[in-house]
Amino acid sequence: MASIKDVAIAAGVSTSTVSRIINENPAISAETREKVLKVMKDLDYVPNSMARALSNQRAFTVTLAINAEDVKSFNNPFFYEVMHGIEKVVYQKDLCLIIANMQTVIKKESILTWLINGKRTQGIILPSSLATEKNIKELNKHHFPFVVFGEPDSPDPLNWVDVNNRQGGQQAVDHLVKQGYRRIAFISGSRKELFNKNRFLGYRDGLERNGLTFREDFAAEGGNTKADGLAMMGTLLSLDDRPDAVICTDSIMSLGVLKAIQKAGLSVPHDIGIVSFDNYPVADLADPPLTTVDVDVYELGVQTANMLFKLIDNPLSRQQQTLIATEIQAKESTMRAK
Amino acid sequence: MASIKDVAIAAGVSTSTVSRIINENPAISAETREKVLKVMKDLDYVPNSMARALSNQRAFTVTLAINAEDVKSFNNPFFYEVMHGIEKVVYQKDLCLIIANMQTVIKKESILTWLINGKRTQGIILPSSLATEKNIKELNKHHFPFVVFGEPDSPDPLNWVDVNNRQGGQQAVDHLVKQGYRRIAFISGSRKELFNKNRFLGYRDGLERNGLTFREDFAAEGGNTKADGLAMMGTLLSLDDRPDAVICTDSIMSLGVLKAIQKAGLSVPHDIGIVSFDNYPVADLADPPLTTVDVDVYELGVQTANMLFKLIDNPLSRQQQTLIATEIQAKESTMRAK
DNA sequence: TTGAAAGCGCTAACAA
DNA sequence: TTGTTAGCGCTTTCAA
Repeated sequence: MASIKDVAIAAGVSTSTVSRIINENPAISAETREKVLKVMKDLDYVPNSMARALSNQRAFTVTLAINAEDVKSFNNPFFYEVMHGIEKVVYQKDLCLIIANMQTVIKKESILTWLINGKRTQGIILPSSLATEKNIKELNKHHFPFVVFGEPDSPDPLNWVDVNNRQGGQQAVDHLVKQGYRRIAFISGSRKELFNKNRFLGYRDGLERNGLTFREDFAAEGGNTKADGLAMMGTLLSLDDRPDAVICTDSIMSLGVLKAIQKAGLSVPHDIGIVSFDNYPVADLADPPLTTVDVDVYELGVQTANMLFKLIDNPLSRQQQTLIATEIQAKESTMRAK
Repeated sequence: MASIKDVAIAAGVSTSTVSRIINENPAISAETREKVLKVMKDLDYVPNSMARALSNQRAFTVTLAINAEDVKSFNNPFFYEVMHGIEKVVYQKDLCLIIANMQTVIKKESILTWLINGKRTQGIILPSSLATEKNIKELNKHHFPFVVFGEPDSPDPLNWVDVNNRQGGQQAVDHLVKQGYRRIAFISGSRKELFNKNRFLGYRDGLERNGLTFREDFAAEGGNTKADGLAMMGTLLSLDDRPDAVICTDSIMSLGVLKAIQKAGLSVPHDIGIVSFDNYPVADLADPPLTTVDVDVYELGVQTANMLFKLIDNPLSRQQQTLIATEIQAKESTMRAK
């Protein structure tokens, strides 16, 4: 395995010259560069990342924090799409991406301490579920660069990127109105969760914008299973003046919603329209396929990683937030013959 | 940020003594150890991983290779469960887990070369889809430790861990027979895929073991979408002597199978029983919920990582293969009133 | 435009 | 049981 010294000797130059070429230092004559590059290729030389890291005092890695126990985040297909986006950007910059489970404890220390103090990584990306006061405090204590994906529910201003859930809620209403629905209900998980709250706010924005009146009893909240969706929709259907459309913030719950409607002998989309959030994994598989508010989660990852690198390059830059646009994917569940 | 030198000075010992304590070298008196450990704690000392890596000539990381473009593997919930298992073991050993997309090219080199020659990682875990001749060749060229998860379709003997798909196929038949089904069909993706082939072989084993005769026309092959399942089951239903049960190797296809049966006015599980492979993401959400051949994918990750560490510790050890048992999760789709 | 040499923080062979 | 010292392979300052 060739080292920088071998290259230097073989090329008849000093190691500093080789180093400058590795680092694309412009103060090198074209001919020297050519000569050395050729030797590097001949010797199959690749700089030793450990030595580089030590000398540079940076590990050339960034870390994606996960909470492996948390089914809602880790065991979620979106998560991996985000990871894919992050990974793309990280390797473009010639760094490695480390995955670290925040549950892990190493030698009685939090993995955060271990990574930061051990100089294993230059920056950290956290899902909002991990943007806890404790973690934030620890990161700030070390003035360590980090970015959150998903809007964090934190009193401190943070750097984060999220999809525009509020816009998504509004688009859902707009779409339904355009399809001729007027009595639009809303089913979500707990609105204490920020993304549910934002989707809800967007729903209300949408109603207002379309001259429709918001009704408390049309906005159901809580739950995340198919059974929950079934029950919640059941309640809505039992109203005297039942809704003619429903927006559901969870694709799994949506299946329950759909079932409740069909069980009641009503037809989707004719009697009732459904818009679900989050296309994957099941909206397409439902019968009929569900119209969704879809989201570019890959882009979420890309932008998160970019924000982190900006922060690493310029630690004093201002706090930043980015929202990524959502988009309606119209399918059968709202294709009402007008 | 305290270094080993700071600790040494503060404790009135040499750096080698501190180093020995870090590395739990037994040749240190108890009192010295106590003294130094206390100083380490006081100074908040954590060994610099980059320096350690350089000095030890190992990066203290292992890599999980992914193919981010390959929806079938990367964008698959199982994958992340496997990752979780791997991650657990890796951090127990105080190493980091790197994620590397094999699609990535860095400075015109394959990421494999970049990782290996750059000494960024000590070992690699590959999904079987990435155990290509090219990758294997490159890894072997460097005598680099690697383990595959999922049985690879490779002429070379490799170290791998997989779930016991063949056993799963057999269990599916056993279960159906126990529920009183006799005319058992089999629907899978292409049997050129090893896992489908193994499930198929298990199916045949199961038939034989239960004294049933294998019929070509009961074994459909190819496809992976809901629509494929619908079509393939349609064909089976049109047979004069249609099956009274079906094993489907893909949970998404299973939804199509279910739909075909219901469309034909037949009932599940009364007229026809269904066993699907792979519980997540949809088998539970189907109506009725599907009996599945379920698999401990977390364990798959754990065992894969363990195998890798064995290999790293002992590079000359024999090739090894491990199969993890499968298990029937009985649900409504096979609960036939006998 | 290039080279000599010190240093990044740790480990380990050797000596005591 | 502990200390001295020479690296590990790279970067970078300073001098030429």
